[in-house]
Amino acid sequence: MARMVAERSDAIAPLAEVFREHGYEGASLALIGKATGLGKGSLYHFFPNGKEEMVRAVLGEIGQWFEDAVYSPLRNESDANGAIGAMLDATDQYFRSGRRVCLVGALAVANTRDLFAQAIRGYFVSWVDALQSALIRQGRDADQSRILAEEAVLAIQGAIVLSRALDDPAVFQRAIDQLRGRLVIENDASNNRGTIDDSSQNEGCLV
Amino acid sequence: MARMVAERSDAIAPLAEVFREHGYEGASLALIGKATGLGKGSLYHFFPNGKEEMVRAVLGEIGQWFEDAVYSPLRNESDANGAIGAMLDATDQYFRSGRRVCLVGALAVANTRDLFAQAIRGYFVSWVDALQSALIRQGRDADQSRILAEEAVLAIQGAIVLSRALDDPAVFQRAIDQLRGRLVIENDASNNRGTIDDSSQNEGCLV
DNA sequence: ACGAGATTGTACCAATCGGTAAAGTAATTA
DNA sequence: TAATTACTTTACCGATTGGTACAATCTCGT
Repeated sequence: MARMVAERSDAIAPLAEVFREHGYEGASLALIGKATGLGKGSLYHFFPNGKEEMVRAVLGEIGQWFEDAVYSPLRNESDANGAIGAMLDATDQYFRSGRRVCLVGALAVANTRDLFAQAIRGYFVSWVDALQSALIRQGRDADQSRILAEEAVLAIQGAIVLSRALDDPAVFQRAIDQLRGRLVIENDASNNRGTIDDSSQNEGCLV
Repeated sequence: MARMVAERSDAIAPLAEVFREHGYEGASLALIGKATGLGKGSLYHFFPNGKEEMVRAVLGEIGQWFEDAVYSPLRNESDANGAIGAMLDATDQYFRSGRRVCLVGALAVANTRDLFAQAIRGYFVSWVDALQSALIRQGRDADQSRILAEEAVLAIQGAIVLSRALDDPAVFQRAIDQLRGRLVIENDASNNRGTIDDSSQNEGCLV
């Protein structure tokens, strides 16, 4: 029998996947055990508060990844235009062109929203705020930037829903392309793809 | 004790509500019984195939309502501009400015998608097709109309997600306003609100 | 008023749910 | 090496799950 010792952090990525695919209530401890390779004992050793604590851990990890890979560049990068392009690239990769569901969005729509309201709100507020900051640094009006940032974040969520409903990743990619046209300011010398973070060419974030 | 005889059609609206609020798996027979006021016996008398048949009945009713109230005017109304404005009004009312979840979208995101794939696909394909038809009749290019229709339907779904995530109906209403600006062609003599179907001023569709 | 069919309440089922308890095994530290 | 901690296995719990069976009740055409 393969008996190995695991640590908490190894469980986060499989947990994220199983919650994305089955939702909070749909992800039973049996499914969670299968996805993580951990028995109930180990699961409750790492997450004494059960499923709720597992989701909170996953949300924390997701928030951290977006903070580092998306929000922070949008807020701090000197090349705001490039940061926005990089955001769109990262979004397309992270959500696998709509094949991967947004856990935060899914939780917001389900009746579990109230349980994780703070984390859900924080995720989207940070995204809109960071994008608005970059749009303003592009030279746009503050109010217009707010509206545009909200529209963009909302369009990404809608693109996930519609591309899954139609089972067609092209829907998601068209939505990203449209956003690129509306958010990125044309520049003859650039192809409008992210030039900042080429290290994000890896196969995609696990969490 | 109040003992009354019900009929199948009376159960559809409460069923729609309970599935919207709890999802397919989250809506237990206990919750369904409470919402409809029907016992298991009655429920399985009207819907012999259980929850799956209940959801199919609800999806059928929803599809019919949208066909009559939204798609058909978009496709057939001579005043395409007015029909689009009416669509936005109906959308805001139907989804209660984002306070009400879209059951079809929620099913598309959950792992129940495959079970209802055909109905889900039909709902969104009809919507995009009908809206494209109206946009073309406004005098727009066919390809551009396709893209724009897709963007609009997708934005509505995203607006539901984001306004629920932020618990702020104003997000949904701003999204509808933005769509009005992009879809409705300005006309000095009109305020760009739907002028066709003023009978839809009722408190909102039940299903 | 009566019979037929439609509707309902109740008891019941195996399976699964989230979660607990505790004894056992591995890794770490002293 | 001994003791301590970290992790895992297994068995178990009451509650709830979706679904079935069936007898009792109601509605309605005659």
